[in-house]
Amino acid sequence: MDTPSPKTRTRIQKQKRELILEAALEVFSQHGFRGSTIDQIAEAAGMSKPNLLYYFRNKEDIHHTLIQRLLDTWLAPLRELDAVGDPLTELRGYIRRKLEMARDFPRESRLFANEILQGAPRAMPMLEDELKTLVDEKAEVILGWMKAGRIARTDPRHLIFSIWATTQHYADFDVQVRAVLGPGRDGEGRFEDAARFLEQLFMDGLKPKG
Amino acid sequence: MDTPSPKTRTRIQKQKRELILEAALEVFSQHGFRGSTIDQIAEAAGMSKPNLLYYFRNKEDIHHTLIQRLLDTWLAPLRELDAVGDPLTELRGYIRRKLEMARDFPRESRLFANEILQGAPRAMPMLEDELKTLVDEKAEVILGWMKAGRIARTDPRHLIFSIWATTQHYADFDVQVRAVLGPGRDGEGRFEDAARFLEQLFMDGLKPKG
DNA sequence: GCATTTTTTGACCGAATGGACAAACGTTAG
DNA sequence: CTAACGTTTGTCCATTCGGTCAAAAAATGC
Repeated sequence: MDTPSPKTRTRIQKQKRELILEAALEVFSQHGFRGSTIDQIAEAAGMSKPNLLYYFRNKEDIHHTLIQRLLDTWLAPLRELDAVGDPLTELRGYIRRKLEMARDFPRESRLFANEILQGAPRAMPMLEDELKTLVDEKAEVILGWMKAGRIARTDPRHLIFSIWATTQHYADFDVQVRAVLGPGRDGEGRFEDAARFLEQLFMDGLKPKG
Repeated sequence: MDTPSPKTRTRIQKQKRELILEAALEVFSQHGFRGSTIDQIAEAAGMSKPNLLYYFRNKEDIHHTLIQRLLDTWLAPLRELDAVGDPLTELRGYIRRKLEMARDFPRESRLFANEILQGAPRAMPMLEDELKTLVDEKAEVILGWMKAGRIARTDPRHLIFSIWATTQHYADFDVQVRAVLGPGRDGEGRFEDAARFLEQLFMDGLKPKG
């Protein structure tokens, strides 16, 4: 039989697909698309390669499904940015949520980073649709705050970039961060240091207090 | 004959090795280590695979040579950070130099990003030696400025991370940046926007002016 | 219990890939 | 011219990898 279409999927099929996606996330995020093999994913999922290929048409299908699923999770923190709330509180909250995601979902972060680094061969349409739309919308919100004089006037889109960059850095460049900071103060301690630093950076910058 | 050792290398050998490294930078930065083939590199260098393997022992040898060479270039902007200069001017200068590197050497940036993302399997020793040493030294300089009350008190190492993250983002996540910003205002214009934004962020943060 | 459908597996295939090698080619010094 | 050395290439090989297939095994419906 062919790979079951979404409509006809039984509970067992859904479970197995989840199992495979979880294994694939582990493998893809560590080795990238080209560096990962179906065998590796199958082994991580505790099944044979042909069995895995019974649930997904091919390697690309797995990757595509993963990326598509994760985009929603990934953009959730930005979606929560509320035009009605207090601007500085909203932005602080956004930064913290993004940093929490880098801490709690580093594999997802690396999966995306890998995909973008390679020129987003498989994710480009999503970037141009969902991502761009959301950023446009939220940039407008931020611009409104700026025009109202409630936060400093600057480029809203570059502000969003800088929040992405600084927070995801702790997931994507984890080994470098660890190499530089050394063994002490890992995990939760590092997270709190980063959170404190980023809050200060985005709120007040580096100029000394008058 | 064996691959010539560094001592016995003729000018022609040096030239060919440079040619290969340039081609390898192009290929590795686009597809990562595992995603690149010796044939691709050989073709980009305008020679046959066996000929390329006459100048480098194997694929790993090329990659390792590349990374080792590039680390110096990559760290140069931080090396220039001068303890004697004016703190805010020095940091502004560092940010601008890093941003210029992201603009002028995006392939180098992506090569490193790829390596770190995969857990730095080939670069780890360099991170723990040269990189850590330099960061430790410069963190001490920055800490001195903070203690003297010349810039705001915060974590110097996380400050360095945030400068790396925000500047390299424009090289590593270029396609995403482009997808979000759309076609208008590319190249030099984008660079100036980013430079202006980052200067403001790092100097003053987001709080509105009194 | 039996027939039908779904799931799993072992064996297999073709293409791609990293690398080896010996033979051919080019260059240069005597 | 020729011997020696450096360079280049065609050919070949073993392995890996993505993917197929038919048949076995397990589950499901009657």
